[in-house]
Amino acid sequence: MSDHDDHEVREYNGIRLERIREHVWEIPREGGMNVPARVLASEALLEQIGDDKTLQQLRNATHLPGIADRAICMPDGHQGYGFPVGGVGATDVETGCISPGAIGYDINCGVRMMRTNLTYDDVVGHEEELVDALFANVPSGLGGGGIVEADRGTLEAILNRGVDWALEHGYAVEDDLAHCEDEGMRPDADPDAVSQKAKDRGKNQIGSLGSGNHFLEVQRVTDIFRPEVATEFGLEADQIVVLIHCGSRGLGHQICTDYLRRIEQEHGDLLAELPDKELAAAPAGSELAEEYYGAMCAAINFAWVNRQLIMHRTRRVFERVFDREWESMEMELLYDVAHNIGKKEVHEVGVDAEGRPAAPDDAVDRTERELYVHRKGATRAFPAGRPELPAAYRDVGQPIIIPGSMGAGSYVLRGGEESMAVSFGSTAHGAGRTMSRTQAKNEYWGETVQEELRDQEKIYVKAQSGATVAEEAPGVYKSVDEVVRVSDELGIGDKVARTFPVCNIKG
DNA sequence: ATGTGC
Repeated sequence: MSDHDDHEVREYNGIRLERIREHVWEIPREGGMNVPARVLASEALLEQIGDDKTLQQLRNATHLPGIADRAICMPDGHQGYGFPVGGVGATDVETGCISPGAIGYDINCGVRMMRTNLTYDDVVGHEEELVDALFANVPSGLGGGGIVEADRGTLEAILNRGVDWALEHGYAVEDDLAHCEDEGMRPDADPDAVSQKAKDRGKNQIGSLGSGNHFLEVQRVTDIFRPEVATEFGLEADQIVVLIHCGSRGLGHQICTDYLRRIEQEHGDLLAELPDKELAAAPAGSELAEEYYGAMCAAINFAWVNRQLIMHRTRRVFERVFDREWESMEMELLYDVAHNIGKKEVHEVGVDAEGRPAAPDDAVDRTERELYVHRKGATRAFPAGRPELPAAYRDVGQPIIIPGSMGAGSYVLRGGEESMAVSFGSTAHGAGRTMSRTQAKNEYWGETVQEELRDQEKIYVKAQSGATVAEEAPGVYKSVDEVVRVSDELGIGDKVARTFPVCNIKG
């Protein structure tokens, strides 16, 4: 491709980046940085990333104790609370730390895709009926309750066992568990570490989309890029699929709030050393780090049950609208991926003479270490062969689902061979916003957006609030095509298929 | 993202 020497350095808000190779930009280590940072982006995407506080937050993340190799920003990165959305940072579980802000308020926000054997022709003419039925049956918006109301014991079981609870109670089939990241259950969950306030907020939100960028979308497959992988994933052109994007609602949000406050109270010493209070972290090995990890894992399980119940309800809605059993429509889960998560994983990293993570310049060896991998607005992208992958995908690489805006459609990718070396086995998670919600509401009017999508694109959108439609207008997002192109060209997540929206319901 | 707020 084009290599221009005079384009090798960029500077945004006083932060200098050096171009390492195509789509890889490095902030060299200096001052209090423990490691360098890298941005994975095309020139066009880097321009947008340089706009706000993203690079500052990425550089701040390199100050986290025990951070390994480098902090990384994905092509869809933008500023978040303390740490970029689209950021990945891996810290040593013995000598490092865990940072709630580097995981996100919406713990296990994520996406699942369900296949069907319907084609677009089967749905044309039924869009309004379908979108109305979905909207009437899948709870969305800020209030409104969920699909099940949990008593104390039920919530405890959900937090402990995730989708395994849903299986026991008829909301899932065995096959659903086999097609979910971690089989829909994080074993390290500790419900006792979840405050009563968090539990109270979550108990009537199980099976609800929430608001903001969360949605349920019926889509059609428009493009297949790797036919042999698409076949393994059960995808083909013209097929109807369903995408569900939501997280852990008030429960995860409250856990993040609770632990940020406790870190401030109990670990002010570490906090004082960090460049931003929002990056607050609990030292590895502390009681608080263990409690937060246990609570966070419980929220992970909660979010998986949330998406499972919504999928279960969606199957029922399709049964009524198309007057067939869901099994005969082959409404099977393709995969469920988390994109706001912290997880203990083993990776090969640079280490010093004592075997502790060290910057590439100081490392005397590379060895396997157990790390807290913080993925905030980033998706796990493990390639073929990783033992964490379910049997169905172990030989082909994990499916990765990257939702675009409600006017753009989404992508299915496959975990790329380079992801372990480049990004701790991670890739992007979406298109990334280009403007604030407030700005979006000034630029767009919800009803107009809906009419244009229907009349020009045959996309049927139904929402609780017109303001939400304006905030999520297609024009407020970066190009998902460009984000995915970078992932594909870096070899961290390979393009498999593209979809286009048919019906969309949201808060 | 979020019963959108110290």
